[in-house]
Amino acid sequence: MLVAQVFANVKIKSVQQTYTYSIPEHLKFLSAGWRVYVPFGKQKVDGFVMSVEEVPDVENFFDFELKDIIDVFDDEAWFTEEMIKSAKFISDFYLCSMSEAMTLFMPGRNSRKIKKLFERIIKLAENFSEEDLKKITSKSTKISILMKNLIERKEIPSVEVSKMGIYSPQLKMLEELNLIEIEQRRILRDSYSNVYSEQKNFELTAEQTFAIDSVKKFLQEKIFQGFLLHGVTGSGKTQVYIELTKIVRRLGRRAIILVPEIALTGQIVYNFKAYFPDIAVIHSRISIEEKADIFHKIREGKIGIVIGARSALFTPIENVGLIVVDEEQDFSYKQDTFPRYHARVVAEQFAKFYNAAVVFGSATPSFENFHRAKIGELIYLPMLHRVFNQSLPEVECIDMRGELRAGNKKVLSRDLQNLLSETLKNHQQAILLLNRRGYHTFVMCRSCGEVIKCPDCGLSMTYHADETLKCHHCEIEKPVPKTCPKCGSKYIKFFGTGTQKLEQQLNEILPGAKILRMDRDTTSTKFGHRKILNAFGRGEYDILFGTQMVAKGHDIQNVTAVGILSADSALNFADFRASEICFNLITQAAGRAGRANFPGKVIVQTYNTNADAIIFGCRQDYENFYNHEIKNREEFFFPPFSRLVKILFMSKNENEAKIFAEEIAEAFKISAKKFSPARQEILGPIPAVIENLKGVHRFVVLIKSGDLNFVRTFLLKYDLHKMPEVQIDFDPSTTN
DNA sequence: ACTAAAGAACTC
DNA sequence: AGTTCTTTAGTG
Repeated sequence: MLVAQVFANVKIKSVQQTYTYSIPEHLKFLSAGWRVYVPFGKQKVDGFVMSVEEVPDVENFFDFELKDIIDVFDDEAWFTEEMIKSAKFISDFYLCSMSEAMTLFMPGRNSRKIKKLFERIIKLAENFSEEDLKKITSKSTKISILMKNLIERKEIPSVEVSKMGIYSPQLKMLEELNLIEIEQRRILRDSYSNVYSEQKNFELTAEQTFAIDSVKKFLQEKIFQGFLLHGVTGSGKTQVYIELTKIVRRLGRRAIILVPEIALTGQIVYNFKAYFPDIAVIHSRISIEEKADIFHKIREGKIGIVIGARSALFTPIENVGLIVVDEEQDFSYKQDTFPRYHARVVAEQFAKFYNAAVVFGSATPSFENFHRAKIGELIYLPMLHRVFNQSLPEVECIDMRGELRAGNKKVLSRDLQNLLSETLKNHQQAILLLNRRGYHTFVMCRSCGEVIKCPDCGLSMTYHADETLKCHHCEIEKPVPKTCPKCGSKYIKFFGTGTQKLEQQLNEILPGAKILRMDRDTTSTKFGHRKILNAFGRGEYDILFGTQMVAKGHDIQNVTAVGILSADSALNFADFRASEICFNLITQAAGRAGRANFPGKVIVQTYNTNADAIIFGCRQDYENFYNHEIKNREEFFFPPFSRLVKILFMSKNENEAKIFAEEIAEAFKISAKKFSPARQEILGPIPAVIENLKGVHRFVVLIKSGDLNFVRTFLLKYDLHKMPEVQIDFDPSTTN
C-alpha cells in the first residue's frame, strides 16, 4: 500500500510533524513536493507531500487510522528538491514549522487553485485543399480577408478575428473544412513585458573591473563565496551586477537579483532589460495569478534572471550561480511578520546550497557585513569613486536651534530656502526629505499634556490634512476629538511637521514652484511610485519632497540640491542602531545630488550638530564613522559582535506575561553559564514599545548571543517556538 | 456520586 | 484553530 508523509498547512505552532495518509488509486503518481488536500481532524486543509513510501498492507500496521489524501492542487509537483531543502533551512534556523517555511514558496498563502489564462489562436491548417479555400472565399469577403491574412501570418489570435466580424460558428465550419486549426494557448502574464531599454557605451572603471574580475574567478569555479561591494552612490554598482550576470549566464547558470523594496525593482529591471531577454520579476504586488505564470516559466527553464524583493528568493529556479543583494544594509530585507526571516541571511545560505557567489552591494554597508569583510569572511570590493569622475556633493550642516533664535520658525532654514531659489533659477531640480508623513506628527492637550494615542497599539497618532487622526502603525483612522479625552479641556494643539505641512510651507515660500509630494499617501496605487519618479525625472516638477522613499531607486540627472529636514529624527529612537540608520539616511539622500555634470549641494538640518552620525554623515565618511561607532558595539556586545534574538511574551494578564518572561530569562542565564562556552547575555524582560496591543500585554527579552545554536537549543528545550503567546525573532531590526 | 467547567491533548 | 478527551472543582 502506498502512503505519503504530509505536512498539514495549518497555522498552528504546535503542529510540526508530518502525518501519514494513504494514497488512493487515482493519485498513485504522487511524489515529494506535491500540494494536496487532506482531511485533518474535522477540517479539510491543504498539505505538502514530503515523501511517498510502500508499506505492508496489513491491518493495524499503524497505531492510528489512516485517511485518504483527497485531491491534488496542481498538475505537477509544486516544490522542487531545492525548494524543500531551502524551506528546511528556514524552518531550522528561524524555528518555524515546515509548512510555514514552505508557504513562502507559494504565490499566495493558501494552495488554492489558480486560474490559468488561455487565448484562442487561429492557425492555418497545414495541408488544406485549395479547392475548398476557393469555394469558401468566393462566398464571403470576410472569410476571404481572414484567409488571406492567415496565409501571410500563419496564425492570428481569435480576439483579432472576432474584430473582423467572424465568430465561432464560422470558425467551426472552417475548422471542419480543414482550412484552419484552433489552438488553446496558455498566456503567461508579464507586467514588465513592455519595459525596453538600450545598452549604453562606456568603459568600466578600474574599480568596476577589479570587482568583476574578483568575483569572476569564483563564478567560473562554481564555489561559494560572499563579497561586499562597497560602492558609493554613483559608482556604477548596477553595471557590475549586469557584468556578473552576463558571466553567470554564459556559464549556463542563473542569477537572482534582490532589491530591498518593490519600488526599487523598476530601476534595476530597466537597466537589466537592455542586456537580458529572460527576466522574471517577483514581489508581493505581482498578482498571485501572474506569479503562478512566472513560476511556470521558471520551471520550464525559460527564465535566466529573477529580479525582485525578498520573496524573489522563493521560486523554483535551479542552477543558480549568482545572488546579488543590492542595498544590503536596508532593513526592509527583514520580514516583520512570521516567519521573520532575514533575506540577507537566507540569500547567503541559498548561495551555499548552489555553490554560488553572493554579492552584497551598498554605499553604506551594514556593520555586520563590513565587519565580516574586515575579518576576511567576505571579499571586500571597494568602489569609492563615482563614474565619469563626478565629485561627491558638498554637504552643509545647519543648526536649527540657530534658526529658531534668529526667528525662523519654518521647517526650511534660510540657507535651504536660498539654495532652493537658486536651484530653481538655474532650472535645476531639488529633493527634500522629511521622514514623517501626515500634517502634524502628534496631537497634545495643552492642559494636561495628554497625547492622543491609537486605541489599538498606544502609539501617538498623526493629524492628516483630511482632518482625521491616523495611526501609522495599524492604519486606524478616527476623527479629532473636540475635547481632551483625559481632562476634558478644549485646548487641543497640534505639533510637529509632516510632509503635508511641508507642502503648504513650500507653496508659501516658493510661490509658483512646481512641487511634488511622495509618501505612502501619494504612492498607494500599483505603479504610483514609478509614476511620480517618472514625472519628476521628465522635469515636470521643480521639487520632489517626501519621506525616505524620495532618496531611493532613481538617478535623476538634473537634481543638484538635496535637503534633509529631519536628519536627527532617527536618533530619537532608543535603539543601538539609531546612529547607523541616521548616517545611512544622510548618505543615501546626499547621494541623489549632482549625478551629472553639475556638482551637487546638500543641506542637512539638525538640532544635534554634535551627534557623531550627523558629523560623519555630513563628511560622508563611512570608514571613520564605522571605526568610531564599532567601539560602542564591541563594548556593549551588540552586532556585529553578537547575534540578537528578541523574544516577545504576550498575555491578557500583565503579570503572567512578565513572570513567564522572567522565568525564561532566569533559566537562560543559568543554562548559558553552565553549558555555553560562547558569550551569552540576556536583557529584560522590559515592556515592549507597543506595551499593550488590543488588550494584550507585551514584554520583551533580548538575547545577545555569541552562538545562536545554543540559543536555539535552549528555545527548543522549553518549546518556546510552539507557544502561540511567544514570538521569537532572530536578527531583529529593532530591539524593543 | 454526579455534573459542569477548566485544562490538556490531538489532529494521520 | 477547533474538537475531544481528561482532570478538577463544585454540589448536595
